[in-house]
Amino acid sequence: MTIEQLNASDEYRVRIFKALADHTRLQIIRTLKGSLTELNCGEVGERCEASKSNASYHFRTLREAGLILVRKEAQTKYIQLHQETFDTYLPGFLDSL
Amino acid sequence: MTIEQLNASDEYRVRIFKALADHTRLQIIRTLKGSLTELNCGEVGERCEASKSNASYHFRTLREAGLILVRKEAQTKYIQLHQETFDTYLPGFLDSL
DNA sequence: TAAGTTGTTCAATAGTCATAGAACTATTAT
DNA sequence: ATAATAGTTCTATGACTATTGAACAACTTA
Repeated sequence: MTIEQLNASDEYRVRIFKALADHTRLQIIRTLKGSLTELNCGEVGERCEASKSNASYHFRTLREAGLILVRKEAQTKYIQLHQETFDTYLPGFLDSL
Repeated sequence: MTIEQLNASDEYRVRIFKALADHTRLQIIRTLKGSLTELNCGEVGERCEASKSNASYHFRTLREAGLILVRKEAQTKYIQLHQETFDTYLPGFLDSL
């Protein structure tokens, strides 16, 4: 099933809400939202007090829900919020966070 | 912990998102949103194709997340969306559903 | 090339969630 | 009283989730 097909269905909504239904992932989102500079996985994980593998697990969950975007540069991966998904499925949510 | 204290914290957000992260519960919300007349538990459960005990389980989850309100009349319980919670934590969500 | 950095994947584990059916409570109607 | 109706709670079960540490892969630098 493509992302386009998922978008139209409850399954995608469920995936988004599952991704948001976790304290660590909310912290990750809050960290990304609040940072003035671009952050990599390690920096975000550290600020959220998650172990390396645990942080990676949460990044995958967020990425598969379309909530973050990842840019790779050498061995480092930089993360940012996928604003469009929030705008479409959760208008106003980021502001309330 | 009171609802007032929960409101201020991530824990309440997590509870809300967990409550929304299920297909049956999204259907319940959609059913309540779309109905012109007041519906009771049995009617909602039937329209969402959930067994009696399963529907009751989902109603509890939604109620504990503050997403529905229940009014008892004789042996029947009527359910409605708790609009205020949606307005506060999920502005625009019901419209997008 | 060897060592260091950054991040992912695997395997194991403990905890939570969704589901069904049976038993139960509360209320109404005969 | 008895039976019928509307929901809830209990028990068991299978599936999924979050977490950790170890092993791995990719890239950089000494």
